[in-house]
Amino acid sequence: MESFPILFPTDHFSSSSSLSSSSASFVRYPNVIAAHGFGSGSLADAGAGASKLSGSVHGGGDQAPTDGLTKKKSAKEKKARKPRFAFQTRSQVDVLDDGYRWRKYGQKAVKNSKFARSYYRCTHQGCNVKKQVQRLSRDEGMVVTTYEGMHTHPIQKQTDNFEDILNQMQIYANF
DNA sequence: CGCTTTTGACCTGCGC
DNA sequence: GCGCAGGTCAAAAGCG
Repeated sequence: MESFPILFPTDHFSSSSSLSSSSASFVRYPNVIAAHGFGSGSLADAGAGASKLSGSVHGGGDQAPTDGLTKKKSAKEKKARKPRFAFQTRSQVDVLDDGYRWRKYGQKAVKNSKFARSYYRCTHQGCNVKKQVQRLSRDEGMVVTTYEGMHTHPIQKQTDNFEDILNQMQIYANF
């Protein structure tokens, strides 16, 4: 709760349509086309083709030992609704280097898109920030990055100016 | 040698 | 109650 990597006031929530033609709230950053900030958790829809988004935050890592596997993990994640932020950027690369260290832990094909969504996780110990990157099907040049959680450690890498952008975002997120 | 990526399997939640 | 979609983990391979 000390350092907010990214946060910005929700401009206007648009449904999963006409996202690419929305007016950019951040004129300072031509790269950022649109951004959606939702901290309540109940808000669904990440913006991209997926019109349905399960808001449940289940641990997931609990494999049911049906055949005698002694892998029990009764860790029922408390319903701590983590803040999530999704913003669209125009980039040729899926992964935007924001200065943090990410490790890809999964990849799933999106039904509405012929591209796959990549799931990344912050490798920092104790930092359970997750990030998912999805590419719009209609605009392959558009990348939707959704952040979940907030970093509790400083940036490990100094990027050209992305750090500055993030820093600015923190200022905007001061609420 | 260590870390990251990759792919398949599996679980959970929701809809019908 | 079953099926679908989404999300996560685990093991192995590749690369620096």
